[in-house]
Amino acid sequence: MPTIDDVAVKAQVSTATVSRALNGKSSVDPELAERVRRAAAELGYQPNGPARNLRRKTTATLSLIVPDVTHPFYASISRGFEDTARAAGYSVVLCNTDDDPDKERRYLEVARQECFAGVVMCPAPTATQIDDLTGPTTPVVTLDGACETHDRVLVDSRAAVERAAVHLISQGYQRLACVIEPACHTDTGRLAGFHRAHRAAGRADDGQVVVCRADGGPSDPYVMLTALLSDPAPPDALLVARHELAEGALRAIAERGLRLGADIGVVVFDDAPWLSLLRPAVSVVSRPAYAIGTTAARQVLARLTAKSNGVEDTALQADLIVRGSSIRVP
Amino acid sequence: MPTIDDVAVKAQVSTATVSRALNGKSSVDPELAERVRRAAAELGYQPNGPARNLRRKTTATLSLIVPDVTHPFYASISRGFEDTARAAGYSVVLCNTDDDPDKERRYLEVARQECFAGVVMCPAPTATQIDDLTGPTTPVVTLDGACETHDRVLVDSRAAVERAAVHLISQGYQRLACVIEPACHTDTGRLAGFHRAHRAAGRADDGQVVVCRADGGPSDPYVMLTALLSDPAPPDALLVARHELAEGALRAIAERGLRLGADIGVVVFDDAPWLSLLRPAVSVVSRPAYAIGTTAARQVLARLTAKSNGVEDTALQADLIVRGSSIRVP
DNA sequence: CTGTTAGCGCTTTCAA
DNA sequence: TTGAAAGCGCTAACAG
Repeated sequence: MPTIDDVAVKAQVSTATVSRALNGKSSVDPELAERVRRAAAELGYQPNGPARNLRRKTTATLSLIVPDVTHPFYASISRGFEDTARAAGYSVVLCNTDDDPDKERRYLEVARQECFAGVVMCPAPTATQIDDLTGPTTPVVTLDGACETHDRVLVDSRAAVERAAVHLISQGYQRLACVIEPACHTDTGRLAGFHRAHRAAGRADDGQVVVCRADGGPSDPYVMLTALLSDPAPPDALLVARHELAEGALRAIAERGLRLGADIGVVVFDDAPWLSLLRPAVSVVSRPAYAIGTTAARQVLARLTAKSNGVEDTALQADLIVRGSSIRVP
Repeated sequence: MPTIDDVAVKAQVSTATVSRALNGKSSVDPELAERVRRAAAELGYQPNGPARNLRRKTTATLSLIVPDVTHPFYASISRGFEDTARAAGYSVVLCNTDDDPDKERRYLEVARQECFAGVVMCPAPTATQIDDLTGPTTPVVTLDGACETHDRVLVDSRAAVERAAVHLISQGYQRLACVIEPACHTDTGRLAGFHRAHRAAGRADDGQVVVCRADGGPSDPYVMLTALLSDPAPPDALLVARHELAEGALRAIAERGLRLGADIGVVVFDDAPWLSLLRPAVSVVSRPAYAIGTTAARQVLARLTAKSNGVEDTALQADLIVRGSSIRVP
């Protein structure tokens, strides 16, 4: 492995000049620069990352902390994030928390120890003292989080839920149920949209609220939905406002032999290719996952150069995509 | 940020002792060790990663290079990989290549510059000179690759395809088609299993082979499958031996109004929760994606400690899961 | 078992 | 514009 010294000797300049020429920071005599580049190429010189990182006190690495990359929503976010981070010359370290505050803490600790340039995270429901773990220097942006102290990228899912509920009501469905996880603060926002739609329609604000937990525990979504649908007066429309619950809900509906649209109106979070393979196809609230990733990446990167003051939020819109499952055919 | 020197001063020992006590490498007097730990805790000392990495000439980072993490198959692999890497104290850098040899090259270059401890990759179809980019010291394990020069983790999908074809034949389907991407070497193995099943059944070895490209280009799977199904003598069973093609194939079938199982027998790669939501549910060849990830991680990690000689392969089995789509009901 | 010391390879003042 | 030189913080010989 040739070092910068080898290059310096070969190009007959000082190491400082090599560094400058190769990084293009300060101006270097074109002729010298060329000599340096040639020497580097001939030696097959590659800068040593750790040495550079030590000296610069930072790295070209970003940490992306999500609950679980096997969820398509987070997979798309990571993809968007990696694409734009990489385009800017940054590597991304992937971290799956399973919403476990301990794992989250450890990931943040690693980010600090390794001097990562920034971190983007979906905070676990339990609040963590982020700054204690990263230092106030490291930019942190949160995704869909309750965090008041850091930049956020968020989706206006409240508005999207409202539109979905309005749509369901306009289709003539009578008893809507909203399936969420109330411990999660974003879900309370969605619930607000749900209620607002009822009020706007002049309906009693009594839309049923189904509380599910997504951990497969005692209140497994499939089990709870099955129970709900067995009710003497079951809902005739479901707004599944949580992507983790969509599949279990559809499974419960399928196993009871209910026909989407005709027997029960359904809208779920989020879109996926297979949802349009079901017959009828499933209506969705689609959040722009990839764009969330790219936006978050741009936001941390921006903090790296321009230290603006105050917290900055970016809100993205979700789309309501109406397909057969929420069209009421007699 | 306190450094190791601060700790040394506070604990009234040398920096070497601090390093030893905190890393547990060499034995240290228990009393001193305790003093060091306390001093470190009181100061909130965190070791500086880049400095350590520079000194050790390696990092606790692994690179995972896959085509696209938004494919559930690769998402599960990454998850398994991250889980076991993290448990061993390693971070993982995620890299999406889109099977682009250039991106692959760049990722390998970063791995070398940053002194990553190892890399696990799904090599792009085009062969890359891996060692030139990583140095012969860095362990590399390939996934599902043609690579003869490095450790491999692979799935015996040939056997699985054979079983699937046998199953389809035993159900009485007459004209099987195997949908693959022939430029990919693993697919030729699968094709061999397909042909073997025909021979074993005493059938003419003339199973149709459908050639698809997964890039959405002129031979988009959906388009090709639609064409195939419009044939005057179309196949009555499809073995979609490539996960990227499964959704397009099912879409083509659905849009032609064919009934799974009854009109056309179908088995696809790989399993996903939604495949059992379709009616009838879809039969699959299921590869153990998560286990592939964990196995690959263990393999690189093993290379890090014990430099065995020669290339080592680990083969995992795929399961045939029969559901309604390959049951021939009249 | 402990301390002293020499760097790892790079960037960046500081002078020239 | 260039070079000399001082470290970044840590680990690993090497001596004691």
